[in-house]
Amino acid sequence: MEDCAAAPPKPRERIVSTARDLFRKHGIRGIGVDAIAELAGTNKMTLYRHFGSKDDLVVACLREVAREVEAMWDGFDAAHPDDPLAQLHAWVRCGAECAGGDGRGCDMANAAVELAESDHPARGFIEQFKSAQRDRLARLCRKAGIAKADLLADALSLLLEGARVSRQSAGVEGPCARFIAIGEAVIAAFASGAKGRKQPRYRRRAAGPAKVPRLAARASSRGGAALKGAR
Amino acid sequence: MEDCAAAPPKPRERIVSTARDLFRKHGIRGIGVDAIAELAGTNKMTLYRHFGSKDDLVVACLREVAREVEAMWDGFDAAHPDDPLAQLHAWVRCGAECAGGDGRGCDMANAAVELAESDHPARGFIEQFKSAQRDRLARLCRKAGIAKADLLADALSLLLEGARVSRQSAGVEGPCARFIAIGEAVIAAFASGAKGRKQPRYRRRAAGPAKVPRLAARASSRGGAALKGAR
DNA sequence: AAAGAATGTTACAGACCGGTCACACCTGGG
DNA sequence: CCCAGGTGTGACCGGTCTGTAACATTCTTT
Repeated sequence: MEDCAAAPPKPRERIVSTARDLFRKHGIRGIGVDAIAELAGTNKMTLYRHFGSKDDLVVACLREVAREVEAMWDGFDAAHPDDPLAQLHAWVRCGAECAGGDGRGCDMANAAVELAESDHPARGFIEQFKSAQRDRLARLCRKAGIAKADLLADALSLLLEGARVSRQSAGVEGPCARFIAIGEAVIAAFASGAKGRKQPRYRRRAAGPAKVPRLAARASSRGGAALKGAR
Repeated sequence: MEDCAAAPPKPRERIVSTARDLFRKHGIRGIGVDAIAELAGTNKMTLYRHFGSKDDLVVACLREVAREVEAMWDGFDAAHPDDPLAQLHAWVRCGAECAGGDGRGCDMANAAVELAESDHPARGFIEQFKSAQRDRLARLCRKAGIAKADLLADALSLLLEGARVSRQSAGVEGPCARFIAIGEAVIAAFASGAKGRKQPRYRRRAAGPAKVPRLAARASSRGGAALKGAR
């Protein structure tokens, strides 16, 4: 009924696929296993034969989300090999899509918010996933030659997480609408303080500690227009 | 039992106070009205006499949250009259406290995430509140003489929202731990592009469009050490 | 003290939830 | 053919949830 042309014969995949969709639409606590099983074209019993509990199903869904995100990272690397800054900008664009999209933000973060009980089996997995995301982003920043790579990675992490939840709390026209402009401006601000790419133009006040990077001026790929073009 | 020395005689206030606490701890869908009434030292019946439904209670709680946040803004204004930049830094510090704290982030955003149904009565109120927050922040940035005030307001909004949800998804040691450093660095990056406060030092390249602000260099109050001290 | 409003108490309705049981069905491989 | 494992079906259990009804009690106000 809901999917013509014969669903793939494996019920397990249909269940997690449907569950991901419904969890996303209605929230984990907002949908029952019965509805999930029915919309997956199967029934509650087989669901419980594959997943011992609803919580197990939840972590199975999150595990698949993590797999997809990992594939997305690999896509960045494949699309811009040996160009970490381009990968960073691709990350920003991808984050903007994620912050827009259906407007339900990040499944991981949503689950963390919804499953407030600190002993929920999903919480550990979420925390570890988010930590890995941050590390991967920091590694990319470091490869891009950015001085304060860890700080930039944290900043971008917060911006993306914020954009995805702000999409839900403040709406599409809220601050999340300017995510790309903001992200690229921040990248440019940090990038201009890196080990001098291209010519350094001039050296004011004979260096000194020179801890404070200048903003923008020119980043390698399209980051230069960050603050100028926005708004 | 739970609160010795005579609770204030009004049950209504006790109910919303208890409800706010329990909603925060367990999530809106994670706690029942019966438990709320009992912990408020009253019973479900009087709860339903004051609030026609659980949803009504939810928006009443959020309304009180909004009142408190409004008072916090007034506090910034009272503590630093006619010093918008200092108010901005106070906002950052306050945001860091909020992102830390009990680790449950923003009640409004949590409610928006949890109440996925788009027709929930709380959603409109949340969106309007978040919009007002953004506007107030933008007004402050504008008063501080920042050029791209709206963009900075959006950036800070995303950072705070992100810090509060990242606290829940990535943990205390995650990116939210560097919220102050990041926020002040971003403020400094935007502030240095403002209408020259103090002496402009020197004028490079005879102005021009001068659309790209320099980072930090010196912001009025303690913003200068933003990127230097971090990490 | 009396009237009236607010509150407490108990029980209940109706719905939904997660999870299980027993049993029938199908399908594919020896 | 038959057997085994995965699947479908419907009923069911115990629990919790929101929300209500009826009645008793306390507090406030006049």
